[in-house]
Amino acid sequence: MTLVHPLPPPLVDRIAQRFRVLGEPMRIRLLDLLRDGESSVHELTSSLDTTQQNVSKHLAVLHTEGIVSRRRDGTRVLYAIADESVFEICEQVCGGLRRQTSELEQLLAGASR
Amino acid sequence: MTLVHPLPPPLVDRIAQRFRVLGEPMRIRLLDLLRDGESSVHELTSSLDTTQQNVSKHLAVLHTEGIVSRRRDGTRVLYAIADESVFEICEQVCGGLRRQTSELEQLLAGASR
DNA sequence: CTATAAATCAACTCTTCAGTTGTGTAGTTG
DNA sequence: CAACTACACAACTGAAGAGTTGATTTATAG
Repeated sequence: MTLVHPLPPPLVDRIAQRFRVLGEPMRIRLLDLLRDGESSVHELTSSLDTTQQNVSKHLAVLHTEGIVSRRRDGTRVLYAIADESVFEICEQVCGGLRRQTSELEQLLAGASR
Repeated sequence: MTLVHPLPPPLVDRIAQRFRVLGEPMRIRLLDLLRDGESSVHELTSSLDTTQQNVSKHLAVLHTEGIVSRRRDGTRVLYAIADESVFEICEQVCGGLRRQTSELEQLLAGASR
């Protein structure tokens, strides 16, 4: 626990902003796809049942937040993970979710005994 | 990296939902205040320049998500952190932000050389 | 019982933002 | 040059949700 306390207001806003950027299923899916390495908008679009414009817009949000990098390659634009820590963060979240689920299961098991 | 890949759609939604809940400055402030131990809606409100109804609503969101616990004490309702992992997650986020900031500083230093 | 305090509920406003559609731009190919 | 591909921009629509206001519930105190 090395976080300052209380959190200074600007930091609160920055933290919330990052969470908000990660709080969209489509963006989580994009990041998950980018775990396999850099990819073009076209490629990502074809994996995601949505329009190219939508993917482009979400990638722009992730890029503005500094989570992904972009680079041109001919007519294509390749995006890649710029901040690997997002995956550790996702794992932390999953850990919390797992813990909740197992607690719920234990309660259900106890209730049906 | 123990996350399954690709992430199953329901998990994607759950992860995004948790991020969305954490993506509000007011809720981050509430969690930050609750680091000092359980507290009542009234107490939290008096620290936060907003209405008691607003605090109550945000706490309800956090409670539904399983991040805080609630318990009655007379006329008051005391809330407390139920999932300590949120702080580790916030720290991970802060780590990423720090890294970005320092990279930016290095770029600026190089540019003014 | 009444009065008071603490918290929640309900309805509303206003903002934000995901998704769509149409258009523009950059780079490549013939 | 024209034609084509890949991507981004801009304007719009609809939904979600943060904050407010007023009423209602729950518990204690007199």
